[in-house]
Amino acid sequence: MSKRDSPMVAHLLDALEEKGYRDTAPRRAIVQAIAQTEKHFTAEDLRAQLPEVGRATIYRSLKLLLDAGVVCRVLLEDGNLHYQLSHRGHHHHLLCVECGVSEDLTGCDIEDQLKSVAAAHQFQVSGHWLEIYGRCLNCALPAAASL
Amino acid sequence: MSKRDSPMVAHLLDALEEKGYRDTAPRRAIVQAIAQTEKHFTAEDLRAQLPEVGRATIYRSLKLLLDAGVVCRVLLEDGNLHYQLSHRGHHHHLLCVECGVSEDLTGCDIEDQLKSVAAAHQFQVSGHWLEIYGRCLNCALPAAASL
DNA sequence: CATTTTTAGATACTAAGTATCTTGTTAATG
DNA sequence: CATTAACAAGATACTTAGTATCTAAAAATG
Repeated sequence: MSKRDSPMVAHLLDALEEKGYRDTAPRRAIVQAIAQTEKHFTAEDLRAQLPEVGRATIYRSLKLLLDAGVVCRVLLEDGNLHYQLSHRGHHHHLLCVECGVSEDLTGCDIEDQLKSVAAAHQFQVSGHWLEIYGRCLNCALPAAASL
Repeated sequence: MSKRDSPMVAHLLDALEEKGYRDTAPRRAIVQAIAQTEKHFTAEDLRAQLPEVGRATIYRSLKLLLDAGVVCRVLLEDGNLHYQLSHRGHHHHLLCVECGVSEDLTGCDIEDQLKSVAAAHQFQVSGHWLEIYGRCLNCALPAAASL
């Protein structure tokens, strides 16, 4: 409870502040909960962890954090959208279907390729969404070993 | 009403039959409505068009059509999932944010590239989801002309 | 310290989808 | 062709994710 704010918590609160949003107790609680998970989560997951915070507040805060760019949405293989800490700007995810951990993909040449493919179709690209599903090293190894 | 079944309608019903599902009046109505749209749609869009068909039947039939592979889901830029006629197996969409029409992308080398990118991260790819947003030729032209 | 702005929480509502149950239809089979 | 078993439809209730609205409580500010 009285644990000192982690750098991540401070970073998230700073991002809110930069957008003109106040640092309040419920937001701090939400941000602390988020900072503790590396995996993706849903608004309801947060709610279960923070029964003292109102439902609307959780949804509102998630929207603020999305808006501030410090949280992003991940599309799961089944079509469900979850939330996740966002470390960088635009990026893609290598999402492990086993453990839920995701690795960011940046600086790859996918963007360029999209542009050329789309150009061939005379299509003017304004954005895209890419998720890659599979198994991370940790989850792939035990599966291979047990064969 | 008494319009003869289009080839598309026949194709969709065939796909259901192949999976062992019957050709019934409600399913025929749903399939006819779907065959008439090239754009993506929601279950509620169908419901508005087919007030005589029960809600559950619409959702159930959509699931059957997805299962049969003749309808697919498209992720909109805002995170909403819509449905759409699926012409081929696995493919991606160039989705026009203006008119909603989508063009299929097949036979491109994105898959290969994903594999090599993932391999570099020691990630074992099992699937992916890619949507590309922008303007189709028809919608891009007027915008450019009015500059 | 009064006033304005922001935020919180409660609550109701919408949208998308699932689950369950009863009834109706269809198809298979004796 | 009548019976029965399988399948499908529709109603309804419930779940999940999210939005909208309203009132009250906090903060910031003059």
